[in-house]
Amino acid sequence: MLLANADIDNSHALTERQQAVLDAALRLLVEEGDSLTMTAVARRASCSKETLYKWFGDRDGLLTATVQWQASKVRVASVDGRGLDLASLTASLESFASDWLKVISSDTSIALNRVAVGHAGSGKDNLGAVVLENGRFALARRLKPVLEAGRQAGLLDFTDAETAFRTFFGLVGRDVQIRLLLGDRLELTEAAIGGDAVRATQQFIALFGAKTEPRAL
Amino acid sequence: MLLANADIDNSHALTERQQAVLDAALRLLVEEGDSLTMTAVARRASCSKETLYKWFGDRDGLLTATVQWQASKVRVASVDGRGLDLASLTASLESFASDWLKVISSDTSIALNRVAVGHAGSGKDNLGAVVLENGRFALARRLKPVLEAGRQAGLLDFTDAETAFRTFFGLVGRDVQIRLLLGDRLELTEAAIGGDAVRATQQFIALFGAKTEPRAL
DNA sequence: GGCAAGCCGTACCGTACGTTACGGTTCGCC
DNA sequence: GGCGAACCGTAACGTACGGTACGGCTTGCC
Repeated sequence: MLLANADIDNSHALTERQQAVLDAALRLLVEEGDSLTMTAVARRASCSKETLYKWFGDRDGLLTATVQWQASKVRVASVDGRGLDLASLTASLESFASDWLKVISSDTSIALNRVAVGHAGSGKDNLGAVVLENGRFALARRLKPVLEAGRQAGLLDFTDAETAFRTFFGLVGRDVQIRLLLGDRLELTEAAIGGDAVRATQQFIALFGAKTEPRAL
Repeated sequence: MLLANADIDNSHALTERQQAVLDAALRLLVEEGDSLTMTAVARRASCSKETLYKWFGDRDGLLTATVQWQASKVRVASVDGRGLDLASLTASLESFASDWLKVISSDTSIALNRVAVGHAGSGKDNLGAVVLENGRFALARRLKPVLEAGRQAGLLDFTDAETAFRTFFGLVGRDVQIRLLLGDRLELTEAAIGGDAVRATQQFIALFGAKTEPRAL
C-alpha cells in the first residue's frame, strides 16, 4: 500500500501553489520524459516562466524539485515487526514485494527513473541519488527491521541483513525494472503482481528460513 | 568470458573506417553520455560531419549504429550442455553469472543502457529494444538450453524455463544494474563478482535443484 | 596527366529552447 | 483609494547544436 506523508518531510516550505506547479511538471514529465520544456511546464501549470525561474532557479532545479516532490509522496508502507510468526512474516514480505512491484511498474516511477538515469550520465545534478535514496534505500530501511525481527523470532537465518535484503530485492524485481525502463511492454496486472509477490516470498523463505523450529518466546 | 563475433552478425556492411568511427562514437558516448554532439564525434573520429550524415543518416542513426556495433561485439559465452553433472552445471551457471555481472558493471554497458533508457522515454527509436535484445534476451537464449539440459539430466526441477531464468537473473543482478545506472558508486572487484556468482548459483540450485538423485544416463 | 569519387575541415543556416525582460492584472495592506 | 508585491502572459535575446554546403586534398582509374 502506498502512503502519503513520510518520516522524512520533503515538502520543505512548498506552498500549495508551488506543489500544484510541481504536480503539473510531474504529469508532463510522465508524458514527455526529459524533453519537456520550461515553456510547456509554464503553460501546463498556468504560471509564467518568470515564476518558474524565481522559485526553482533553473531547469535542473525544477526537475530536482519535481523528483523530490514525488519522492516525498510515494513511500512503501512500513510494517510492524512485533508479535511475529511465520504467517505474519510471510504476509509482511508479500506486502513489501507487492508494493515494490506496483511502484516500479507505475508510469510515474518509470518516468522518474528514466530522467534520473539520463542525468546520472551527464552527472550535473544528483537526481539519481535522490531516486535511489527514496527508492531502493528507503525500501531497505523499511524491510531490514522486519528481517531482523524475523531472525530474532527464530524464523529467519542470515548473517548479514544487507545481503539478505539484496537477495529479496532481486527475487522480487528480477528483470522487471530494467525491461520497463528500456521500453519493454510488460503488462503487470494486479494478479500477476500478487503472484510474483507470493513466489518471491516463498523463494526467499526457502533460502533464508530457519532450519530449526521457531524459537518460543 | 566475453566473445567477439556472434551468431547474429550485426556488422552488416561496415567498412573498417566506419567501424573505427563507431568506436570513436562509442568512446565519446561512454565519456559524455547522450549529450555528445555530432561535431564532437566528427572531431574525435577525424572525419567530417558530412561523412557522418552520409553514412548514418542523422544523429539517431549514428546512435543506433553505435549501439548495434557494440552489441555485435559483446556477447556472453555460450556453454555446451552435454555431459552434464552437478559440478559442470554449477560451473556453467557461475560462469554465466560472472560474465553477466562483468557486462552490466562495465562502463560501456552503463553508458549504452543510459542512452537507451533515455531514448525509450521519448520513444523515437528502438535503442531500448536493441539493448534488451542483445542483453537480457540474449542471455536468456544462451542460458535456457543449459537449464533444460540440467533438467534433462535430472539435476534441476522446474516447470517453466523462462520463470527459472528470470529467478536466476534476479539472484545474479539484484540491485546492481539499477544502482549503477542511477550513478551509485559500486565497486565491483573481480573477487566480489566471483563471490556473487557463486552465491547466486548456490541460491539458484537451492531453489531449483532436483530433490531426487540425478537420473542415470 | 586528367578526371571523378570520396572524404576532411570548416563555414554557414535555421531552429529550438533556456533564460531574461516587461507590461498588465490581481490582491493584501495601509 | 493608493501602493507595492507577486504573478501571469508574452515577447525578446543568446546560444548551442543538428543539419547542409563548399573548397581543397588524396586516391584510384583511364
